[in-house]
This record gives sequence, C-alpha cells and structure tokens, in this order.
Amino acid sequence: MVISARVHYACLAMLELAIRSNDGTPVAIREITDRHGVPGPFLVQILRTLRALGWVQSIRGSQGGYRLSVDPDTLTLLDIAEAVGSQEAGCRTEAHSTPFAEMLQEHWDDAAEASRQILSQATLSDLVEQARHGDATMFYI
Amino acid sequence: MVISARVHYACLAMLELAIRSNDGTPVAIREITDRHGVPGPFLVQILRTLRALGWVQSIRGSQGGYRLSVDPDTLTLLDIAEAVGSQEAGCRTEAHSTPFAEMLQEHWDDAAEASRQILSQATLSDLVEQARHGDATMFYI
DNA sequence: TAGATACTTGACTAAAGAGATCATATTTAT
DNA sequence: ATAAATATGATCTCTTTAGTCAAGTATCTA
Repeated sequence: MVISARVHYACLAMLELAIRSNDGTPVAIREITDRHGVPGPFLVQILRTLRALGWVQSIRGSQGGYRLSVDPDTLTLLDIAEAVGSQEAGCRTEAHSTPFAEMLQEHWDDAAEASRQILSQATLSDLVEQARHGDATMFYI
Repeated sequence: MVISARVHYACLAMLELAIRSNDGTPVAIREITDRHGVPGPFLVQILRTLRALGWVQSIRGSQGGYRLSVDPDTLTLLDIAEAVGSQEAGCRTEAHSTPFAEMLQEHWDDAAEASRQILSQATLSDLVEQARHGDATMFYI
C-alpha cells in the first residue's frame, strides 16, 4: 500500500467535504486548495475520480462546488487509497516462479494485508470526530 | 513498505546463499540467475549493496562467487527490504501541514509500521526452514 | 441578459525512479 | 597462459507521478 500525494490529497478533500457536510452550501475547490495547499488543477483531476465513484457530487456554476454524497461511516481510508491510488501492479519482475519466489510473495502479501487492515479501520467519520476533538493521539492503539 | 524487484531479488539471493551456506563452495552469480531468472547485471548491482552491508562476502576469480557472511538467524526480510529498497522518501507533496494532514500522516505511518512488523518476523533461517520442508502455508498465522 | 463564478474535459509536460544493460578492468584456480 | 568469476561506473529506457493548461459549459446574481 503506497500512499502517493494523490491518495493523500484525495483523503484531505474527502475529509474537508465530510466535516462540512452539515451546512448545505457546497465546498469550492478553491477553499480546499487554499486551506491545504493542494495544487488546484491536480485536485480537479482527483475530484473527477471521486465523482465517478459516486462519493462526491459536483454543483456547477456560481456558488457551486462539491458535496459529499456518501455516508462517511461507510468509507475508510483504505477505500479511498485503493480507489484513487495506483493499480497495485505488483512489482514488474523478470524472475521465474520458483518455490522461493512464491514463499517470499506470501510474505509480501501478508505485509500488504497488514497495512490494508490498519487503513480499513479508519472511517471518514472517525477522522472527522478525531479532528473535531483536536485529539491527534490515542486512536486505535 | 514498497517491495520492488530489487528487494525481491535481494531476498532471493540471500535465501539462495543461506540455504547453501553449509557446503564450503561459494555460489556464483550465474547459478542464481539461472535458477531464479534474475537479470545478471542487475543482480551484480544488488550483491554489491549486500556486500557493502557486510551480509555477503565475495570470492573473485575462477571458482569464485558469493557466500553468506552473517548469521541467518539475525536477518529478517525487513532488514533486507529496508537496506536495498528505496529511501522511503515519503510522498513528495506540496501540501501544507494542517491538522488534517498530520492526522492522516499518522494513519499512513501506522499502516507502514504494520507492514514492517510482519516482515520483521521472518528471518532468513525461518524461510530456509520453510523452504526445506516444502511447506508454503501454515506460517506465522 | 451580462458578467462573474465555478466546474468539465482532454491533452500535455517535467522530473524522478525503477529496471536493466554494457564495456572494461581485475582477480584467481588450473 | 587461459578460462572463469567478480568489480566498477556509466548509461539507457520506460513507466509513473505530480502537476499544468486552455478552451468549454453551467449557474447564480445583479
């Protein structure tokens, strides 16, 4: 599980939308880029992906912006990372498939799974809650 | 923890050397590339790194090759991965350091740590043992 | 209805890293 | 001597990632 800037930005955007999903007004891209320093055009790309997934909704025109269109309880960091991240191509290699290689592969898979397990435990709601309480530590020991 | 071909090859080589550390004759690069399909010149590069770490010893000249020069009980997959892998640069990003960002970063770190934890439990000896018994499953549940 | 605001789309570029190769030099057993 | 190996440093190509740009479309507000 490699966390690229893309994934990081996507999560920031989703968090920003989640924490402001109560007030009815949509959040403009500009607000997100201003607050988090994410390059604007890049964020546009990412939001496009998120919209295709049905996780955000866009409102065009003046006073437009984006709105969360998914239950923040049901979405985890893992979901976001896997959706906008790279295709997990599995390192391109020329090697044969020997017993050694397969044995190693199992360990690589186990390690990756452990990461996924951690990320699958943090929902958007959890993070919003965590942020609201300004409590950055003491979380999922 | 991203497992590149480089890391995979390094582990294959170390395993090969470990499993043959009993017979006194060194193992030639050629033998490893033949058995595992690892590109020769690339493996040379990797073995250079491993030698610099003091984990393997090289014997030049005819009948030369490589020999393990470390206790296979003390070396884990994590050690190898961190030694020959990329510099864990942490995704290059333009973003500010906001509370959100820091919160996320903790989760990324937790996920990475979980991977490392898994890989730190498999020593070279364990893998050699596993390979000798042809037992690819049932390992560190 | 004009203008400002904001999203839409698709193509594009630059830089970094990964994977792999090569030529040449050096060492050593036989 | 010669064949068999490793040593070294440079280089190369391809893919991915990060980020950009321009032209277009929709919508609110005055």
